[in-house]
Amino acid sequence: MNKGDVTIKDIAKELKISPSTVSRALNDHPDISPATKKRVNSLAEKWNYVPNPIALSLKGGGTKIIGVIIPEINHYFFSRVISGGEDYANEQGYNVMICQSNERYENEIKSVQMLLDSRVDGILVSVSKRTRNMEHFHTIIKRGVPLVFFDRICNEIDTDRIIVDDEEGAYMAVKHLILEGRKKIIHLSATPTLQISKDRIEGYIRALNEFRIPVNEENIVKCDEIEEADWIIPSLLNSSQKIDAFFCVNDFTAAQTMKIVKKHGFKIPDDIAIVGFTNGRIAKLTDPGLTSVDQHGYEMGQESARLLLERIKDKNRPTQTRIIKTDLVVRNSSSPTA
Amino acid sequence: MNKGDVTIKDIAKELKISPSTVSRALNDHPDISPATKKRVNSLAEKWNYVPNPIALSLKGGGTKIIGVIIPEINHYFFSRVISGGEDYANEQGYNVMICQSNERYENEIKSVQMLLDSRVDGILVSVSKRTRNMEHFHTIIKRGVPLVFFDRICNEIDTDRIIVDDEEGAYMAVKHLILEGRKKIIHLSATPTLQISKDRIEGYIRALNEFRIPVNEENIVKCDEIEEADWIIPSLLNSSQKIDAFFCVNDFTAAQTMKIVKKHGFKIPDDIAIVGFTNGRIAKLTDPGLTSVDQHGYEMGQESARLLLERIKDKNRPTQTRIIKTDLVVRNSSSPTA
DNA sequence: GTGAAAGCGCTAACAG
DNA sequence: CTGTTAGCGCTTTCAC
Repeated sequence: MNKGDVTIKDIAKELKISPSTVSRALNDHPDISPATKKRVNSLAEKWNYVPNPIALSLKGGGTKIIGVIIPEINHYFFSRVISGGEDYANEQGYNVMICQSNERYENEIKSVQMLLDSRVDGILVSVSKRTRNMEHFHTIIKRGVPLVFFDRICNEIDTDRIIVDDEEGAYMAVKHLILEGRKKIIHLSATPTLQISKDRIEGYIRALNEFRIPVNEENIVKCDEIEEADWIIPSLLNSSQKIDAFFCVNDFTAAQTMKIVKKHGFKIPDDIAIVGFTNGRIAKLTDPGLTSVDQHGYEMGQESARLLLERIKDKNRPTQTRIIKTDLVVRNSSSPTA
Repeated sequence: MNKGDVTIKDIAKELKISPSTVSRALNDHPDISPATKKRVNSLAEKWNYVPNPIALSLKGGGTKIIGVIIPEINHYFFSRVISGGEDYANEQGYNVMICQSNERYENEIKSVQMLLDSRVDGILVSVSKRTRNMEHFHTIIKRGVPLVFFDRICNEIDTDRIIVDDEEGAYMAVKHLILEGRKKIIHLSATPTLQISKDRIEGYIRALNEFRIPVNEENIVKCDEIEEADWIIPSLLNSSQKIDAFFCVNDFTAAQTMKIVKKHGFKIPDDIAIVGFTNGRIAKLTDPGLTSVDQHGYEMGQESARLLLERIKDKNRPTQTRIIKTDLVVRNSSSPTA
C-alpha cells in the first residue's frame, strides 16, 4: 500500500479504542454509542480514511470489479456500450476491467483467464467473430462466476443476454429502402456464424417478402470490412444486374461502399441508396450523410451491467434475455428529402 | 472468492506439508528440495492453482493494476493508446482500469478518487479540455502514487510525460500545403489552454515563416468540434478572403469541414485543400481521402505504460519526457496526385 | 457498549 | 530442507 493510507488501526490508536469498535462505528452498527460513532466518523473524515478494498475483498466481499470482453474498443458501438456499462457499474460501486479480443479466439481465451485470475465478480462478453469453440465460456460458469452476453451472444450457453433487435432493425432499414422505390437491394452481411448476421438477414428477407420482392440468395454477400468492400463492391457493380441499393452490416463498410459507388459514377441516393448499421460518428460525416440503424449502445451497456450485477447478487435467478430496440435514422444516402 | 478456487492450504493438506513449504516450492525457493517442488508443482498444475492476487496485494505487493484517465474512449487516437498501454501492461503482468472524463473536470476528479481508492499502482492521464485546476493531480503525487501524463500533459507538475511531436507534425502538414501551392491556410485549432494547441500553432507558424508567408492571427481559429465547424466554416468561406487550405486539429473537424466546403461548391483539393490530425479510420473514408498527421497512438500507449511501470519500480528516478514522432500521410484531400 | 481473537490467502522472519 | 508464527486491513463471532 502507499504511505498516505490511513487504516482503522490508526484511528483506533488515536482514539484509544479498539479497531473493532472503529469498524463497527464506521459501519453504523447499532451496538455502538452515538458519541463514539461521532468521534470515529469525524476523525475518519478528517484523516480521509478510505476502507482498503483489498482487505474487503480478501474477507470475501468480492472484488467489486467486473470484467468486460469486447472485440474492439475502437468501435463506436462497443465504446458506447463500455460507457454505459461503466457508468452503471460505477454508480453501483463497481469498477470495470476491459479486455479486447481484437476478434481473435486466442485473445478471448487469454482474457477469460486473466479476468478469472483477477477474481472479478462477473464477466460481460461480446463474442469475437472467429470464436467457434465455447469451452472458455463454460469455464467461467464452472468457476461460479456470473456471465452475461451482449450483442454477440453465445446460444449454447444458458445465461442472461442482452441483444439488439437486429431482425427488426434490418427489417425497418430494408422496408424504408423499398418504400423509397428500391427493388434490387444487396445486403452486405457479417460473419455468417454470428447470430446477429442471421437475424439481420431474416429482417432483410421479411421486408422483401412483405412487398413480394423475390429473395435472391446471391444478393446476400458476406462483406463486413473495408478491405472486402474494396474488391466486392466493384465486382457487384460491374455485374449485369442493376443494383439500386446496399444495406450494409456496419457504417464503415457502408462508408467505403459509398465511396466506391460514387467513384463508379453513380449518384447517391438517386442511382443507388445506401444504409448502414450502428449510426456512429461517421454516419454524419459521409457525403451525403448515411442513413443508419441506431443500436443504442450506451443503453445496452447499462442494461448489460444491470443484468450482471443483479445476477451477482442473486445467482439462482432464472436467466433472461433483454432486447434493445433499434431506430432507423434517415439521412440523404437513402432519401433525397431527408 | 468463488468456489473453484484452490488455495495453498488445500495443496498443503493434500500433500501433508506446511503451507509455507508449498508457497516456497511454488516460488522456486532454493531451500526446497527438488522432490517437494515437483510434487507441489504438479498438484498445483493438476488442480489449476492460481495465486490469489488479492492476498498478494494485501501483503504489500501492490495491486498490479494501473489506472488510465482519458477524455473519451470513443476516439481513434485514445483507443489506440489504450490498446498499446494495455498490451504492454498485460505483458508485464499488470491489468488496466480505464476511466473516461468525457472532457469534464468533475469527472476527472471523481476518476482520480476512484483509482486512488482502488489502490492502483500508478496512473496514466491525458488531461480533459476543461481542466484548469490541477489540485487533484497533486493529490495523486502526495499519496505517493506514480503519475504519468501523455499527450495532453500538465506542465505545472514534474512527472514523466509522453507527448506527440505536435509542433513538427503541424509543421510538416503546413509545409506540405505550401509546397502544394497553398497560400491562404486557415488553422482550425483546439482549446487554447492545451499545450498541444500551442505546439501545433507553433508548427503552423514556423512553416509559414520558413516560406515567408505572413502570419495573420485571424487565420488561427478555435474550432475542434463538428458543431463548431457547422457555423464557423461557412462564415469563413463567405468572408472576402480567398481561402485555399484548412489545417484542422483533428480528423472529425476536417471531415466536417470537407463536407461543408464541398456543399459551398468548392472542389477538393483543386480549390481548397484539407489536412487533418490523427489519421484515424475516417481519414480513409472521406471523399476524397483525408491527408492527416499520424500520431502513432498505439506506440504512445506502450511507451506510456513502460514509463509508468519503470517509475513504479523505481520511484526516485529523475523524471523524463519522451517524444513520439509524427508522420504525414498524404491523401487526395491535399494533393491530386497522392 | 466495547474489546480480544480468529481468519480471509499468502509470504517471510525465525526456528529447528 | 521444512515447520511455526505473525501480520497485511478488515469484519465478525464470542466474551465481558
